[in-house]
Amino acid sequence: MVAAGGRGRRVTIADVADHAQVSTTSVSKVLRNAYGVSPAMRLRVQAAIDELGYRPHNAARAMRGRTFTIGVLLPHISNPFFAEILDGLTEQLGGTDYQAIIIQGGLDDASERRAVDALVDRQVDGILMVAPLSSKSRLEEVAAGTPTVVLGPHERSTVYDSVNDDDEAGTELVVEHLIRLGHRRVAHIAQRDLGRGRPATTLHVIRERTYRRVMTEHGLADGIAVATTSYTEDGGHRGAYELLARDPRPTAIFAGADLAAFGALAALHEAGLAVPADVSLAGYDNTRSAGLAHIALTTVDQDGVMMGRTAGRLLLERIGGRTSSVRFSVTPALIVRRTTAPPSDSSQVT
Amino acid sequence: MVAAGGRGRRVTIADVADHAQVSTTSVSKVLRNAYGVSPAMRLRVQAAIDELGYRPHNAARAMRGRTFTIGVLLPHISNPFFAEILDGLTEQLGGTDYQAIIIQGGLDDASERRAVDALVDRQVDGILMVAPLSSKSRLEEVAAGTPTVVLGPHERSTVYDSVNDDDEAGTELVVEHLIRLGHRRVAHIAQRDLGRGRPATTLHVIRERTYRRVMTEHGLADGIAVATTSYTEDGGHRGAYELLARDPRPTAIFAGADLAAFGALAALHEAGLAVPADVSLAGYDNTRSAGLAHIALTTVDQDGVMMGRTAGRLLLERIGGRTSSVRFSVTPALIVRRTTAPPSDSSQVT
DNA sequence: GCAGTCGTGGGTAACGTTACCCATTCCTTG
DNA sequence: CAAGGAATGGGTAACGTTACCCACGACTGC
Repeated sequence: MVAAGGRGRRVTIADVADHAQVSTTSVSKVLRNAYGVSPAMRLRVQAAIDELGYRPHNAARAMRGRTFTIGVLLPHISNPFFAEILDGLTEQLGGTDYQAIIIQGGLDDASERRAVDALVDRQVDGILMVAPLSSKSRLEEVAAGTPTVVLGPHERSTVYDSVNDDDEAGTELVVEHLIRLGHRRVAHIAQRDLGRGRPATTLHVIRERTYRRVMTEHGLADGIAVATTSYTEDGGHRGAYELLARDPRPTAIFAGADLAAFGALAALHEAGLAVPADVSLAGYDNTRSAGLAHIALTTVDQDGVMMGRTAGRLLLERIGGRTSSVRFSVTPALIVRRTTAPPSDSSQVT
Repeated sequence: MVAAGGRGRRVTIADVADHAQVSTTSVSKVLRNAYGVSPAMRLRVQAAIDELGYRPHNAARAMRGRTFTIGVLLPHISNPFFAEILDGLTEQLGGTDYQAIIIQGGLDDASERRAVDALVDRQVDGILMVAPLSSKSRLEEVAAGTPTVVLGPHERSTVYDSVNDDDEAGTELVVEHLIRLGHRRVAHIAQRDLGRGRPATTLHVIRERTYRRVMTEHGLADGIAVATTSYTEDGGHRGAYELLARDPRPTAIFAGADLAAFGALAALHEAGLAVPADVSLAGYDNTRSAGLAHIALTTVDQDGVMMGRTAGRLLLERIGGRTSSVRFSVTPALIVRRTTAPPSDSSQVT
């Protein structure tokens, strides 16, 4: 096998055809294993391919059809939960000819739009949009042109598939856990809604709404306190400060994401408050860090690997021709660790 | 502006030419702002482009030359330090027509090779390889075909540019800090060398070597203890357990990366040891989490944003035609927080 | 034994863009 | 005033692959 050096002209399908003494059409057929090629032909062409070290030219393929590329839109790569999703996706794509490429969507609508356009321009065969900010109509516009799976938002659409965690169930689990421990003032750190035209379908909106509902259902409407920042370390930090300044101070905080919980943990520490003795804290996502002994965060597990795997499968199915729309939901589980406990007497100033 | 719907034929340069009553050549010239187009022509074509909502077809461009795509190879997206590098790169690329796409290289040589091949197959205009596992000859092979910047390894090459932290200086800072505090048994958590044919140039090898050198220079060769796992939370966790089992037990641990330090922190906590009272702990990278109050990790800052920005600039220069090779090195700084302190008497069993 | 069918291989026109030319007009300069 | 050059616009042949045809031989079934 000849190494495909950088300088020389690249090996094309025509070179392979010459070398194998067949037509380019036949080589192409072997490549896509299309109908109408004998085993002998297949072997012959395969040998020529190996000998010449031929690699298909992606751009040329793209002009005619497939690129064998899956585009993944991520708001930002720093969220460790996304890494799990990606691991699942990669696992599912292994063994196929498809390759995942990642693009960062950023923090606002406009830059997300640019990122998705970049994916579309590059003719990816499928798009996985993770926790997108875009409006439903925008998502459907994208999905009309490219097979699309949306991970996160709870909207059901007829043109794309959805994968999500049952955020309502997860939020119920964690809020009820805190209430059952005896907390009556359970605060919440939410994320500001940056998307446009998305009334109540993003996961952070659902988490906040469910939090309010559960509190109300338990007769604790008075204990509701929400700091709206963002699902980041910094957001959690600011949110906790905001909540601690309230009077009376909450005895428990439910952060909408682990990352925010970490920031809140830092803020509580700075404020000289012990967790869980003074304030209980819970997150959402069960990221790897949450399980570490020195953090031991109570949180909600939502199996990101499984979500990524499923998203990959659905995408391949759609590329394969499925047009019906699928919705897949993961059932979350509460993971109780050491950041939640019954409220102490001192904090129980009712 | 007409939305470029998914189903209909896409708007091509020919449509624009028709609409503006000019030739496709002229449209192409405007697009690439090439020489030989009058201001009037430019305006006229620009108007047609806007009116039709034309977007260049990337694959078609790729067949003739540029793709305006920068490929970024990341071992794994979960490392928060990579996020900083990417932020720097994105910042540098903003305003240009270039788009960064990310691809995960994974944990071994073979899968990294596959990822880079995928980038090359997709005709990216430039490649940024972050902390690659590949051998130098492999890197040069890639660089021969595509403008390349390598971030991490300290190898100097004539065919690609290098960006790195001065890992020797950084390691000296942190190890000497621990020694100055009075520690004599300073252990180290290193990363297993997975690459092939890379004698002593990956950053983890340099950190370990420098650690050994500094210890020896201070007459503390007997205090050297290295656990070779990986720069991950899990690796740090396992590494710390391994080190704590030694007799005599180290009084300080220098983890080669913050992520590993977090894992070590958990292990120390599980073992019932206080930080820094029983054991001091230091990391490397100054990731965002390291600064949070409840962690307050002593670590080495290496300005990932600046590294990413520089890598982007060098890549653009190379794409622009520079052939000389550049090496850029960031000077690290020690950030002392609350995980390091003089050894306590109880642990000072010499 | 003949029409119809199946299996196999190849010819060729796109796909959308750009780089290399050439043609025309107008302006400069000796 | 003629010759040369600058400025501007356009024609056209690639780039590498695939999808749609068609051609040819061999086999089937009546």
